[in-house]
Formats: sequence, structure tokens, C-alpha cells
Amino acid sequence: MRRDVFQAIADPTRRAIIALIALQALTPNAIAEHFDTTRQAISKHLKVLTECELVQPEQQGREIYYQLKMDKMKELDIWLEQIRKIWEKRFDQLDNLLQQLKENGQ
Amino acid sequence: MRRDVFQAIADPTRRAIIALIALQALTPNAIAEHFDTTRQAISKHLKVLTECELVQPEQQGREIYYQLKMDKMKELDIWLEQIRKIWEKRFDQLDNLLQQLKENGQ
DNA sequence: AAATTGTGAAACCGAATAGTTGCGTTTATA
DNA sequence: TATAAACGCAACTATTCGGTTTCACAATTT
Repeated sequence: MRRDVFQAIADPTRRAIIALIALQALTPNAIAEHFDTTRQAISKHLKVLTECELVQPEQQGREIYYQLKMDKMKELDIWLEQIRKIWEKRFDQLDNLLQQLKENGQ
Repeated sequence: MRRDVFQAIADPTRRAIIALIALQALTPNAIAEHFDTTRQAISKHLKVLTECELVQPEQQGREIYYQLKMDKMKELDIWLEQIRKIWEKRFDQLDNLLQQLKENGQ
């Protein structure tokens, strides 16, 4: 079962859940109230988010508060940065090529 | 059919394709050589990436070079930044609460 | 102790997805 | 002109995914 941050945020409902609990930890029922779906569906999304450690459940009596774990978001930053690095290298290569052409032209 | 950047980068093969063509535009065949799958499968991934405008095809004779379009990546940044904003607001609220408790205690 | 509340888990269903195979079209080459 | 190469598209398959329904269990409330 693939379970990573990329797959987790692919679903719009899960992104909305993340935005919701970013402000404050909430219970599945409280979260479900914000959506036009059943608690069980939300529960499944929370399971996915928990499994990829984007979210952390915290039992409090018979309620479970789900809170966001921001540190896992860094994986997105890291990947984006990696792509940007490669992207910049591309232009460096082009610069080098143009420089070479210029030098050979003289 | 859902077709956005989040869904596009959910697939590890597509992320690898993005990393590949970030350095230089490549043809489907050239890309497929880097993977343990058929050209048609890669072609499908390229279609997804093209449809959400992460990639741009450029016909050159009988070959089609696919190049990365970095600007669409900004949507990821925007979303991440949005979540971070909310996340920070959370601590502001906590600060306010602590401040209030302190003031009431006096 | 009994009823209620908050929850996860399992079974099931329809839709979406990744992959393969086969085919047709366009461009280049012998 | 015949052949090969590069490619997209359509049909098909197996798997995954999001959602619903039902059930079981533990913590509260009455």
C-alpha cells in the first residue's frame, strides 16, 4: 500500500481536512460536520493521513483529537526544491552553450 | 475527471518523469528508456501531465519533445504557504490565550 | 446497570487509475 | 515507393480508491 505525503494530499477532501485541523485539533465528528459526507468517510481519510504521519491522533476520554504534524510537509518542500535545482541547472547548461558559441564565434 | 497538480504528482513515476525532463526536454521513447515499463504507459503519464499543464509537448519532425512548465508548480507553493499561515495563526491564538490568562490572573 | 456517544474496522460497491496490447497516422529513410 | 520509426488513441484488465452500511467496542451519562 503506497502511503506517502504526495498521495495523501492528492485528494481534495484530505487537503481540506489538513487546512481545517491546521488551526486546531478536531475530532472526526467535528471534522465531518464541515463536509457533505459521512463520519466514516472522514475517518478513512484520517487513517490515510495518520498512516503517512501528516496527522497525529490524541485520545482524550472517548474522543480522539486529530492534530496536524507540519514536519512531514517538509517532504514536499524537499521535492520541490530538488526539481527547482535541476531546473536551474538546465539554464546553466544553456548559458554555458551560449558562452561556448560566443567564444567559438570570435 | 479530476486533473490538477496534486493528483499529477501523486504518482511516483510521474514525479520521476518530472525530475527527468526538468533538466532537458525529452521524447516519450527517451523517457521510457529510464523506466521498467512500456512507452505507452509513459505516454499516458505524459498525457496526464500535459492535461494539468505541468508539461508542454513540442512537435519536432516526427518526434515530440516534452518539456516541464515550472510555473504550474507554484500551485503547490501557494497551498503549502496557505497551510503554514493557518498553522502560525494557531500559535498566535495560543499566545493570546496565555496572555489573557496571565492578565486575568493579576 | 442500561442507554448513549464517539469511534475504528470490515464488507461491499462503483468509479478511477495504471498498465498492456493492438492499431492507425505521420514523418523519415532506404 | 516501400519500409521503418515515433507516436497517439482505443479497448481491455487488474488494482486501487472514495464512499456507504453495518457492526463492535470503549468511555460517558442517566
